[in-house]
Amino acid sequence: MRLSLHTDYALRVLIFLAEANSRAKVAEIAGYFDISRDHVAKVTQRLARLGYIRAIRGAGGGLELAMDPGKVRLGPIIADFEGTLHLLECVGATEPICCIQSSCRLKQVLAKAQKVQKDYLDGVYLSDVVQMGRSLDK
Amino acid sequence: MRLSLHTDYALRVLIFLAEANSRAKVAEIAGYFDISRDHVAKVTQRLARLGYIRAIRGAGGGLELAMDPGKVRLGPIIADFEGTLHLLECVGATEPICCIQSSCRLKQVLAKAQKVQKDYLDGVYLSDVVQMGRSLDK
DNA sequence: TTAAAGATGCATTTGATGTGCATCTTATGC
DNA sequence: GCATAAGATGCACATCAAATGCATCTTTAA
Repeated sequence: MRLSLHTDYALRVLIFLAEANSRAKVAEIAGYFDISRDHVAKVTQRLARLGYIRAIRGAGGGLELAMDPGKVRLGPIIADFEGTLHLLECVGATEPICCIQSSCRLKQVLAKAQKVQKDYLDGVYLSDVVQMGRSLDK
Repeated sequence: MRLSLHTDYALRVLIFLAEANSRAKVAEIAGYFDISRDHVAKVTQRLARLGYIRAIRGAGGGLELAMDPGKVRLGPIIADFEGTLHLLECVGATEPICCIQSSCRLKQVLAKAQKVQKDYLDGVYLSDVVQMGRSLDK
C-alpha cells in the first residue's frame, strides 16, 4: 500500500520545479532533497516523456515544468508511476482467478475502494500542493 | 499499492467461513482455494488473535467465525493485515523527513487520499461481500 | 572543440514477501 | 491415559521487485 520511491521523487521534482518556477539541474534537485542523482535522472526522463517537464541538454540546460501547475492532476501522475493500482489481482482480472469469484463481491468492493481514492487524487492539482490558494478538503 | 497475499487470504478465509456457516479445518480451506496450508494456518492464527474467528484444537476441531458477518467491517481487517497504509513515509511521520515538508501540502493530500479509501472500506461489511442483500454503491 | 548536462543500460544489493518444513502444544475420543 | 487430530510456532530458504551505483553515450551551448 505504499507508493514507490520513484513516485515519491516524481512528485517532489514537480513540486520543486513549480516552486522554483525556473530551470533547474538534476544535480541541484537531487542535492536539495539529498537523494540519488541517478534516481532523479531516471524519474525526470520519465516525467519528460510523459510531457510534464521539459529536459534541456547541453550547457545551460536543465529541467523546467512543461505545464501550468494548475492543470497538472496528481492522480494520473501517481497512476503513471505506479502502474497497476489494483488492490488484489482479481480486481483487474478479466477471467476468473479465484474459485469463489462468481459468488463473492470482493472484487467490486475493492474496485470501488480504488476508485474513490483515485477520484480524490484526480481532483487535486500540483498547484494545490505547492501554494495555499485552494482548500483541499472539498 | 497492492495488498499482500496474507490480506488476500484473510479475506478469503472469512468469506469461506461466512458462507460455510460451520466449522472448517485449515486443510479444507487451503484445499478449496488451492493455496498453501502453511499460509492459511498463519493467517488464521492472526485472525483468531484479532478475535474474528475461533480456532478449536484437537480432534473434531477447526475454525469458525467468532462474529456476526453483518458486524465485521473490511477496513479494519485490511488495516490489521497491512500494517501501515501510508502512501508515503512523510504521511505518518511526526518529525520532518523531507526538507520541503513545511511548505508542501502533499502530506495532507495523501493522508486524505488514504482516508477516503479507508472510510469506504469501513462502510463495507463481510456480509456485503458474501450475499446480495445490500447495495455496495452507497 | 570542449565541457556541461541529460539519457541510457548494466550489474549489484537489499529487503519484503512468499514458501515449505519440522516440531511443539492442545484437546478429543476410545 | 494413550493415540491421534488439529492448530501453533519458529526456522530456513527462495524469489522478486525495488533501490542503488557505475559507466558510458548523446546532445548542445559557449
